[in-house]
Amino acid sequence: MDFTIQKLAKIAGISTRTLRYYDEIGLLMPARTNSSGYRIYGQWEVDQLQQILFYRELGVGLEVIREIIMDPAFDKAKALKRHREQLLNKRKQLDSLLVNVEKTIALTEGRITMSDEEKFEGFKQQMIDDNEARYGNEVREKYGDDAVNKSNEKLKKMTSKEFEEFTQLGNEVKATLSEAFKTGDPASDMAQKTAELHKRWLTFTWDTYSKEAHAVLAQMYVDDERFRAYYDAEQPSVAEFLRDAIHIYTGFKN
Amino acid sequence: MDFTIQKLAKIAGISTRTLRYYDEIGLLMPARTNSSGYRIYGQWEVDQLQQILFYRELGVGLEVIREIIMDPAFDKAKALKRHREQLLNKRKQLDSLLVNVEKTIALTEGRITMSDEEKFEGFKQQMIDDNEARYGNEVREKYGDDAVNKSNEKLKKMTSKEFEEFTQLGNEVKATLSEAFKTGDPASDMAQKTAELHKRWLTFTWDTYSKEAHAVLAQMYVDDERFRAYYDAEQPSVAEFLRDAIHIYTGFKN
DNA sequence: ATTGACTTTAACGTTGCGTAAAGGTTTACA
DNA sequence: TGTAAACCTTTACGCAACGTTAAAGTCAAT
Repeated sequence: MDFTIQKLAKIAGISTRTLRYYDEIGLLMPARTNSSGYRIYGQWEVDQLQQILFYRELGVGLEVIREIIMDPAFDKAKALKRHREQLLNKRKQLDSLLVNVEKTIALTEGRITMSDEEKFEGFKQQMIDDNEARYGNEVREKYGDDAVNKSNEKLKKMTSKEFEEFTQLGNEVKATLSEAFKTGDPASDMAQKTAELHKRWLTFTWDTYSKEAHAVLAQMYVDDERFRAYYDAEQPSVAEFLRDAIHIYTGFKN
Repeated sequence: MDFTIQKLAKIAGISTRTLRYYDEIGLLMPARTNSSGYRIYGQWEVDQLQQILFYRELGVGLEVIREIIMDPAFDKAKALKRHREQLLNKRKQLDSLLVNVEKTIALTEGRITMSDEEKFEGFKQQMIDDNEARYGNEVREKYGDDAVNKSNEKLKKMTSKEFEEFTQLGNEVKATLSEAFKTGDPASDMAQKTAELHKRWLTFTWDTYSKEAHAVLAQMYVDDERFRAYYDAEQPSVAEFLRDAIHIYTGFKN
C-alpha cells in the first residue's frame, strides 16, 4: 500500500521529477516521509494522481486541475467546456498556419520548377512573399483576397522585360517624387507627373484601375506607418505630399 | 533610412523588447549604435526583419529562422515541409484531445441528468473514467474500442444492487486470493475458487466471456506494472500466483 | 565492506518575449 | 534656459511544466 517515489512513478508512467514538482507546487504531496526524508505515497495519493493525470491528458493546466480536484463542488463540466473552447481556438490557429505554410511551400516549389530564368523568377516571388508578409493581411481585408490574388498572378506572369520596366518605373516614381517635393506644390507639373507615373506603376499589378482606388491608396500611404516608412525615408511628410498630388490628379478625396 | 528601435518596432508592428531580444540572441543586430549607445537600424535590417517576421508568422522557431535567413543556400522548402509535419502532428494531438474532452463532457453531463441515484451513478461514472484514464489506451488497443465501450455500457446500465454485488465480488476476489496465496499452490481448491470468482467478477462487465481472453488478461496482470501494483500491493508475486491459478482454471496458457 | 540502486535538495535550461527598475539622452515647450 | 515628456540603455525576474545534471545521503544485496 506504500509507494516510494519511483514505484509510484512507474505505476503512473511518469517521471520522479514530475512527482517532486507536484509536491513542490502543492498539487500532490506524499502521505508522509520516512525517517530519512524519503517521500512515501499511499492509496489516496495514487487515486489523486490518477485524477490529475486524467485531466492532464486532456491538456488541462495544472492550476485548473488543482481547482478541479481540490474542490469536489467545482463545476467540472464548465471547466471542461472552457477548456474545449481553448482547444478549438488553438486548432483554428494551427489550421491557418498550415494553410499559410502550404501556400509558401507551393510558391517555393513553383519557383524551383521554373528554373529557366531562375533568378528573375526568384525576385518576383520574393516580392510577392514580401508584400504578403508586409501588408498581406490588411490589404486582403481591405480589398479582398480576389484583388490581391489577381495582383500576384499578374506579377507572376510578367516577363523579365516587363518586370524590368516595372522596377524601373518604381525607381522613376521615387526620383520624380523627390524632385517634385522640392517644389513644395502638389499641383506642380512635376508632382502631377509623379502621380501619373505612379498610376502607370500601379497598373502593372492592378487588375483594374480606378481613380477612387488610387486616391484611397494615397491616403493609405499616409495612414499606415509602414507605407510611410517607405516614402518618408528621405524626408518626412513626403507621403502626405504624394497623397495630395494624387488627390489632385484623380480629383478624388476621401 | 535610419530607424531608432521604436520606429522600427512600429513599422514592423512588434515590441521594442522583441528587437532587443533579437539583438541579444544575434538574430538581428542593429547596423550601428550612435554616440549614446542607441541602436540604429538601416534598410537592410528592415528587410531582414521582414523575412524573420514572415517565417515567425508561420510558427517557425527562431533558431530555424536563423538558419533559413542566414544561409541563402539553405533549403527553405525542406525546412517548411518539416515544419508542416510538426504542425500536422500538433493538430492530430489537438484533435484527439478534443475527442476526449468531448467524451468527458458528455459523460459528465450524462451524470448530471440522471440525478436520481446521483451518488451511486457518480461512483459508476468515476469508475469508468478512472479505468479509461488508467488503462484506456492500451486496453482499447488490445481489445478494440468496441469491447471497451460495451464494457462501459454494461457498467453504466447496472442497477445499484448489481453494482453492489459487483464491488462485493471484487472484494471477495481479493480476500480469497489472499487466502489462496498462503497455500502457495495455484492448483489448490482455494486458488481455483479465486479464479472462478474472478471470472464471475469479469462477466459483470465483459460482453462475452472466453477462457482464452481470461487467460490473456491474467498474463496482462503480470506484465503490466500498473495492474501488478494493484494485485501485488500486499505481497509480491501475487499477480503471478493469480495468473497461474487462472491458467490452470481455464486450461490456457499464452 | 563495497557496490549498485535509490533517495534527497538545489539549481540551471527550455521558448520568446512581458514587465518592471534604475538611470542616461533627446526633444519640445514655456 | 530650465524642465518635463518621451525616448533610450542594461539588468534581471517571471512564465509552464518539467528535464537534466550535480553533490551527497540511504538502502539492499553480495
